[in-house]
Order: sequence, then C-alpha cells, then structure tokens
Amino acid sequence: MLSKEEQDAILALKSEAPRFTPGRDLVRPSETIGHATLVASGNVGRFDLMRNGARQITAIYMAGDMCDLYSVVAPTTSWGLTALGNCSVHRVAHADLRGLAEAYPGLAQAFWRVTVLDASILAKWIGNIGRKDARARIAHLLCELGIRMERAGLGQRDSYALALTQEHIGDAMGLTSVHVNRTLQRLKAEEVVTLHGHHVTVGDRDRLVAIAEFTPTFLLCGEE
Amino acid sequence: MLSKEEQDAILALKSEAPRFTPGRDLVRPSETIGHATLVASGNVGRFDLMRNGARQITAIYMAGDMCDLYSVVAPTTSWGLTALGNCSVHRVAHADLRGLAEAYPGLAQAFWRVTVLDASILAKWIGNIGRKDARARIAHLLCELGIRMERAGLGQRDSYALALTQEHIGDAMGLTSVHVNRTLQRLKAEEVVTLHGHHVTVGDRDRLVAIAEFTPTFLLCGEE
DNA sequence: CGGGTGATTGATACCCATCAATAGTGGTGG
DNA sequence: CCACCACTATTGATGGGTATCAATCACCCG
Repeated sequence: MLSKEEQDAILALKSEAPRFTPGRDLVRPSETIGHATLVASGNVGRFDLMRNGARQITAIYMAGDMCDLYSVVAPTTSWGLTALGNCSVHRVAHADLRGLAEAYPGLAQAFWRVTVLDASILAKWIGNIGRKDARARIAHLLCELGIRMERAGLGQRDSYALALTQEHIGDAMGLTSVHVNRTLQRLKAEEVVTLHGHHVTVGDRDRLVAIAEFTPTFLLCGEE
Repeated sequence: MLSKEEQDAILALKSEAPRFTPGRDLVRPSETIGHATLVASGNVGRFDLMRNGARQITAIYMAGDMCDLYSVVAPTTSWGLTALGNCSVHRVAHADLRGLAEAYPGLAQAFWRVTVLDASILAKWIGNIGRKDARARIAHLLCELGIRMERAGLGQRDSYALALTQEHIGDAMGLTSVHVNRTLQRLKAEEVVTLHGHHVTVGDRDRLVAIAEFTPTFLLCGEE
C-alpha cells in the first residue's frame, strides 16, 4: 500500500481508469505489458494458472494497492490479474513510473517497500498453505485482510466488505469451494467469524487470531 | 541473484564472513537485525515457524544470492534463516547497503529487481503447494534450482550439487519427509531424476519439465 | 569403529478432493 | 414488479493423497 501522497503523485499522471465486471481478467498470463495497475475500488486478484485450468490466487488487492509493480522491472508476466467482483483501476505507464522513481528517490524507495510487503505476504501464505489445515488458513486470511482493510481506511478489522466468493477463497488457500463452505460453517458455528453477503464480521477476534496463529509482523506494521 | 560486479561492490565493503554447520540458524524469527546476508557457499533457507514447531521453508538460496534484502526495508523479521548443510555467508550492514543504493542508482534498481525475483519465486511456490501433487511439486523445485544453479555458474541444470535433505524438501514443499522419500523413489524408478549424495541428476529433462509444468518465465529470464 | 543423522519401509488414519445434485440469491429485462 | 437466469452456496457420499507412527537400515564423519 502506498501513502495518500504517493498515490496522488501517481494519479497526477495521465492514466486510464477502466471498470471490470466479476471474473474479467485485467492481465492474462504470459502477456507483455507497458503499464502497472493501481486499484481504485473493489478487489483484484493475482493468479497462477495450471495446465488443467485450475487457478491459484497468489495475492488479493484492495483500493490503494498497486497490483503489479513487478511488471515495471519484469514486463513479461508469468501471472494474471482478475477482477474479484466489480472493480475499477487506474493504469499507469511503466515509463511514467520510472520517471517518478528517478525524480523522487522517496518514491523509488516506496516502490521497493511495497514490493517487500508483497513478498512478505507471499511468504506467509506459503506457510499457511503448506503447514496449516483449512480452518487455520481461512482464519489467517480473514485476519490479514481485516488489518489491511483497516489500514487502508476501508473498514474495520472486525467488520469489512470483501468481494470474494467461497470459490475465490478456495483458489487463494489451495482448497475447493466445497471445503471452504464447510469450514466457514464451522467457524460460524463456533461464533468466531461470519462471512455473509460480501461482508466479514468477526465475532471473537482473540479466538480467530489464535486459530490462525496470526502475528501481524509480516505486514511491516509497528505493532497493531 | 546479483551480477558479479554488483556482488563485488558489496564485498568491497567491510563485512564479516562467518561459517555455519547444518541446522544452525543465521537469523531467528522476530529478531531485529542490522545487516543483510550474502551467501558465499552452500545453501541457506528462509523459513516460517509454526507454533507446534513445524517449519515451512519459504525460499532456498545459493552462492551469490542475497537472503534478506527485505530486512533493509523492514529490519524486524517475521522469518528466520537456517543453514541447509554447511555454508558460509557475508554479512553487510544495512547502512552500507543504503549508502550504496543512494550512490549508485543502478544498484538500487538491482536491489529492487532481486526483490521482485524473490517475490516471483514465492508466488510460483504458492501455486505449486496449493494446486499440485507431491510429484509435480518436487519436480518443479528441482527444475527451478537447476536453472538457478546454472545461471549462477554453480553447475548445470541437469546435474548440480544440492545440500538439502529430504526433510528440507518436505519443509519447502509442504510435505513430510516420508512422502518426499516415496515420491523421489518414484521419480527415480521413472528414470526422470535422481537425488543421491547431495547431487541432483536429471535423467529425462523433458519429462521432468512436463511433470512439473515448468515455465521459466517466473525467473525473469529471457527464455532459456 | 562407533554414533548419530538421514533414508527407507510398512500399517493405519484422516483431511480434503471429487462428483453430483439441490437450494438460495442477486441482478436483469420484460 | 415479478419472472427468469446465471452464479453462488449448500449438502451428501465416496475415494485418494498424505500424514502419522514406529521401526529398521544405510551412511557419513570424527
């Protein structure tokens, strides 16, 4: 996530601002692109595509996030971007971003910091998917998104809007939508967290954090 | 991976060069560190630690790799570094690296590029662990490491040294060492790849790549 | 030539995938 | 405003890929 000032500096550049409907791909794998994407509203997912058509979502972005700062350095993608629900984005040319980075060293550093945050979240996801069961994975995801939403000024950690379907959550956590459904029912029965109507409501934050083994350090926060 | 010149620029700085024996931790989770680590020889792994003691390796580094460039931006870690076999490293102060980055914009960009490569590998691992079976995961890992070893001038993609134990491979791919063992036996019986005496020998590269669904784009290479 | 780590093997259990079908829900157009 | 339609959520039955537990074997290093 970039600061308000940093986002404004980017938006001062001329940029398109297209809208997308659910399931539409903003970038397809193996494309070579000349622009980066700043989310204006809604959720965007980065994904990896398997030969059999299965998708693995590797990152979830919200308003204020740059989805593909990577592409400034590596314009040929190995991944795609897809609209998780309705969303709108700003597209900014790589050349313009490079210009900004050269003119303002602070922004260059901010780009690096954003990339580090992205990588830090990716590493944490590997731990989740590789070593935790479905309940802990989903709990961790909902914790993480809550903190990020709150920090972005888009809601509260215990109550926030989320465009993802259960299928999306499965694609993100390496599960099937069927199993996500059963696991969410369990978390709801335990009165820990509820997901209904594209809205997350945390009933018992302490237990959610405990189930997830959630430690926010990886989000590069002070403490929170 | 940094270029030879970039590594030399870093090594021109005064730095320690300690050695580590297998299983020793170079950095423990939740530490605040003042230096970054450049691998001199052997393999180093970054890992995430679960409450029950289980480890998930999130990255594998080889000679010439910077393990924790992250820490320049975020000095308090959510991860640890461990010696996968005998290894030696150079430790370089964050302050010195920041100085270099300011003095030489090319190096600053190199740091960013390295971080992007790291994140790109992390994202691919998520896809592997989340959506592929044990055979494909291991095949993919051995493909990836082969390319990286070759590019670093440390071996050939079809024949290279690897310090990892089967337990390490399990920790990296979200499997148990028992299942890694059985899967490696199968890959050996199929005459696809053999891992013996800390050495990887690829018998049938085409099949290995096919099993892994390996596409090297994510390593930011031209083609290879 | 020990001694300890890593590799190997077998038996059993379980989490989650898979397949299939039904119910619910929100958005759209007539 | 309601009927319709596609997508999403839900439920049940079954199977499979891995985990788990527990030995035993092989190997490397001092």
